[in-house]
Amino acid sequence: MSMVLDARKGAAAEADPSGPATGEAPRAPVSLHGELLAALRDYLVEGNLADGARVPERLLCDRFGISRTPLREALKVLAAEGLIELLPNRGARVRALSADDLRELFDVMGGLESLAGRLACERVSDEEVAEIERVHHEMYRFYLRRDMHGYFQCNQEIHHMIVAAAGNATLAATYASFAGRIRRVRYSANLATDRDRWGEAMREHEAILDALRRRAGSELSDILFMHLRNKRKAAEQRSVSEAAEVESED
Amino acid sequence: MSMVLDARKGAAAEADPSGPATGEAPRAPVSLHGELLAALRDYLVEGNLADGARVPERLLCDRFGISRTPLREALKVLAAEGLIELLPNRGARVRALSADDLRELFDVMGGLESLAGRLACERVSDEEVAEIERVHHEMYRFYLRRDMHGYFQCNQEIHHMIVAAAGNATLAATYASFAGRIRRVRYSANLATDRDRWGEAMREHEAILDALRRRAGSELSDILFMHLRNKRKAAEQRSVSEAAEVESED
DNA sequence: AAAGAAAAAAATGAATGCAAAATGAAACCC
DNA sequence: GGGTTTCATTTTGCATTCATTTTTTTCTTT
Repeated sequence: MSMVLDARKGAAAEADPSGPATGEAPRAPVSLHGELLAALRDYLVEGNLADGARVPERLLCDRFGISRTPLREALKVLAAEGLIELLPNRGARVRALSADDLRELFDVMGGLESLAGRLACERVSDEEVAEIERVHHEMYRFYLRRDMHGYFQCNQEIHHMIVAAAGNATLAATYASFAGRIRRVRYSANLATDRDRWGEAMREHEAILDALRRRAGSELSDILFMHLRNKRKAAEQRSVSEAAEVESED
Repeated sequence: MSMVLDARKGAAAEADPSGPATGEAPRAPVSLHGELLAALRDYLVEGNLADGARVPERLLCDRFGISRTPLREALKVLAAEGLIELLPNRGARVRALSADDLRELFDVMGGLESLAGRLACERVSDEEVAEIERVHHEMYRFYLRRDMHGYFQCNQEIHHMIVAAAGNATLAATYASFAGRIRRVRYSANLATDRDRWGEAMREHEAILDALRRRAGSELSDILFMHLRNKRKAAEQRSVSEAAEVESED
């Protein structure tokens, strides 16, 4: 991807946005000066700026080789998305998520996954279920091998597949938006330190798959919400023991 | 309405960031030149522009007494919110919601209310339940009197109270955003023409209150989702019989 | 006279410029 | 010497300007 931003003039273009589009854009902005928005979002999500730090307009303009106008447009959008906050006349700051914010975000994510599960049961095909099962078993093998990284990947993929199976683009976009917002806080290794939680999570995933197979929407809805709720609790517990740990694994 | 936006000079001072409370703006971006965003959003939600119509920049600039820069910033945000869409080099258009979009939006709203109900059961106080009951009974009286307007008001209020009782500002903001997006389509009188649906909705509300009283989160979650799903079905059925009816009631 | 091509007009996207506000620093006062 | 005030620098917010692109109008050609 050429990453636009070639801008007429000198265009820095070093923007190395080789970004792995894991599915972030909450709403692929058609093609706005779209690259910029996506690039800036990645830049923030990847944690290049510290929590609460000012967002340096001038610097970013140089970084992306554009003028302030399009940059500020993007900042307004990111503020609406909740990644940054705009102070009256004091510019933009990276939004630091409080413990309460985290709690809220986890619950909303839980609600969205819960909804996704319910909808998925209404329309998921046997083939899709089979595909999810496949990844589930792959994940189980990673679990047996105690391979956190592989497990995490599969885990993410399963949740993503359930959302996709819901067949609701609006939901998918909303989900992606919140996922990006949470991703800034790399709690990630939520169960690395907690073997019990890992086993529990695995059992919950068994239940998820079971409910999906039976197309038990309401039940799956409950399980998914509780699954996220438990994840939240584990993360909370971990956050008290370790103040803040930065993990670069993906 | 004078529409603030007294422009350059004097401006400011109206910021009033004091009250995020009620939570209407999907995400009152602090106080951007906030008025503009809110004003523009209202302008669109109120249907001043036809579906699919171009959003006339110049005209709106005059209308609000500002230059194109802040207007375009607001447009970008509204596009991210899903109210308008930005075409490559052809400007902004009012986003026309297809039947599928409506279906999706209703389901997401259902999911959010469902989540709100679940969370509300975890923390709602007896006083709050009593308050909701009060409005519920008021609504019932409107129902008996066949007063659509009063009923609708109470209905909205109850749903809003449940979302508020969830005690999750992120959820409330998201909910408000989607509510605004749907409001453009004033299906509103979803049950005016359907007496049976009205009675059914009333019964569903009885069940909602019952579940809430018992703090039966999972159950309330199901009921609320189905309540919205039935609302959707009623709206769909109505939309086929009547192509498009504009109602100005609130 | 209709269809297509060329030119004019308007609008979009982005850069630059300018006034007001904020931040930081030096001078001043107690 | 500590605290406050004033002044310079930086930054923010918006208006204006400019280069393209789109859209409309007009003119040519068969």
